[in-house]
Amino acid sequence: MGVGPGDHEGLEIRRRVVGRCAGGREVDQASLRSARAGELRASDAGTDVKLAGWVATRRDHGGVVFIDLRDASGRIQAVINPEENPAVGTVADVLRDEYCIALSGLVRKRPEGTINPDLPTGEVEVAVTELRVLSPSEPLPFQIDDRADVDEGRRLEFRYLDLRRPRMAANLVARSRAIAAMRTAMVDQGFLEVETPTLVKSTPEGARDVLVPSRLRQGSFYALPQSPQLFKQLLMVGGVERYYQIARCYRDEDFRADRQIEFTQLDIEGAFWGREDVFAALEPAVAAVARALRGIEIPAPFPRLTWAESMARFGTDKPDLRFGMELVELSDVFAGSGFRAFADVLAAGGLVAGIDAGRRDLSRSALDALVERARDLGARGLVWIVVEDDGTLRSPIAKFLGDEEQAALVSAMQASPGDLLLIVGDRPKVTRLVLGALRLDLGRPEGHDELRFLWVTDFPVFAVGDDGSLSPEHHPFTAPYDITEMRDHPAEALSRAYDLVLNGVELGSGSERIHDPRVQKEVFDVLGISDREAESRFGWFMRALRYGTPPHAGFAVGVDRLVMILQNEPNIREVMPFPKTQSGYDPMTNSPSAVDELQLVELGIDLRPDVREALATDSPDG
RNA sequence: GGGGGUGUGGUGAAGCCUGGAGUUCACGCCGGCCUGUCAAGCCGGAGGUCGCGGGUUCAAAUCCCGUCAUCCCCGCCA
Repeated sequence: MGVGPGDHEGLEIRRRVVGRCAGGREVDQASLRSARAGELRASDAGTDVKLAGWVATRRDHGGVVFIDLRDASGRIQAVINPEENPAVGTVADVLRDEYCIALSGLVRKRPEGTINPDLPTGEVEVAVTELRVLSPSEPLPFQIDDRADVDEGRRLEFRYLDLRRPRMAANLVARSRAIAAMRTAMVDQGFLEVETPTLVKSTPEGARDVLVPSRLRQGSFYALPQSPQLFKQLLMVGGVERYYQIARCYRDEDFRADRQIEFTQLDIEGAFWGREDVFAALEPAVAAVARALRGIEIPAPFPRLTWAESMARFGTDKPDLRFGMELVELSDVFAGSGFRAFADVLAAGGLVAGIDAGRRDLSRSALDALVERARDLGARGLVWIVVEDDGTLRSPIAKFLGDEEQAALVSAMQASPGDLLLIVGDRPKVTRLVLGALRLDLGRPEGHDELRFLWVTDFPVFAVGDDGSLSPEHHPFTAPYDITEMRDHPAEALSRAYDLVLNGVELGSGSERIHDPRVQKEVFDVLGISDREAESRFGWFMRALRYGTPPHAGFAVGVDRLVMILQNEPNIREVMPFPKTQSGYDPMTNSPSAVDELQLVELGIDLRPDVREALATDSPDG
């Protein structure tokens, strides 16, 4: 079978035959429709139209049948009168939900008193003169409806039906508009869209790589890119100057509401750039998406916070600015406290801080639950204090606090009568983490009606592990502010890295990059990566830096997360056409799945005996 | 890796705490009636190994243990 004009003709003939079988007469695919269902208005009354779509609902009154026809544009009521047109009535009898149908008819204004104000097309209806089933539907596994809260596994198994639901259809449209807005914004600024490979070298630095075995080089593996990071930097070396890409990225880590194994980023990079150039390029793109999806103007420039300030005031590097309840440092208040736990913490270099949760009127068990939550988050404990209406403090530790100390506390927290104060004393990292989480538990608004973007700047170069080990806070190609400082005080050194945060969600991150191979080597040194290891993993990249690399900077924005928030969805899967479950499973295709022995042989792969055995006995229930 | 929630006809829920006949509600499905509905209405009907396995008990959807799936959180995610 060759490819040529003959094959196209064959395809056409098959299509026509299928059409003839389905409708009992030849179906001319090109002229199935002369109008779109959701666009008909009173001004169209009197015109003959051809429509095609799906049966959304069928209301059979015996003497008159109503069919709500849905296509991608919306829905319209079609009216069938079996007495006037028995042939059409016969077809209408067999129609069921989600049959794919085509019809012809006359658009007319609805009779007095039957207008449906809830429908954009509610002033008109189509009097059907011809009706044809293009494709029947079996009874559905769930109803095509936004009202029912269908089990998500079921939705994913029949995702193609799920996508017919108005909410999902709207999310697909929103996603498409978001990406279109981004492309337009980038093109308008003179960016070049460049594709980078999806089969790349494995450089397991942060997340686990998704690996792809090579057939031609058995025993070797590609990785799917965690991001186009190094390739886009090479594009800067390559003189592209302004790069962008809607890039698919892969990270093999555990799933969360806002994390999938594969996801999409708006990836950008610019030569001769610093931070301000990045922000200036990105703000219009993000604002364009908000305009496209919400019809609102986001004030630019976005506000900024340094990482240190964000941690101190909100206990996190991705603060939700939509509400207050900021952390208050109480070290001065409790420096010589009668409450030994706090005094000891402070003496050991710890941090005591609190939040004012406002009037809560919580029961004792609810307060205990907060203490339990704090412990789950890693705190040794949590002190709650209720400011009574008479100004006295009710708390398990009230008796350890002197009058002066109590007054200083109320003053420092700016507490009002009735307020619930939550206080943690621990290592600074733990205190902030716990209070930051409690702040969200107690104050975070439902949904995302309000949008508060911000840049968080000046991240540390390295994150210090509990064992004192260093790892890159951003990634190892991020430029530090000061190389000497980085070498001498790596735990404190700041980098030219920044995050974009929206309503407490990290939308993306970027940085000014290292363009000097000597600096890059210094970073690897501090990280304890030997010359030999650096050469084998990143030698190809460091070599490129030696050929006149321009200073450059860039950023990547998580498209799924941005659309999720703008669409007010609780998780990323609602804005992905075909997502996977938390265990990386696709219930529709039953993927991942075992492969033929022959495929493995060709790849030079043999499964471990225990894995083989587990596969053989694997027969999951439910 | 750890903690928590959920699993009941095709769908969504109630029943579980406090064991006593697969019981109930809504939607869907099948059949019938019906000329203005729009989540149509009315009448009738079918449909379930209560995720799976084990235990306790005279008796388990219900209590206990294990396991699987799924969702949320912690860890993890440069």
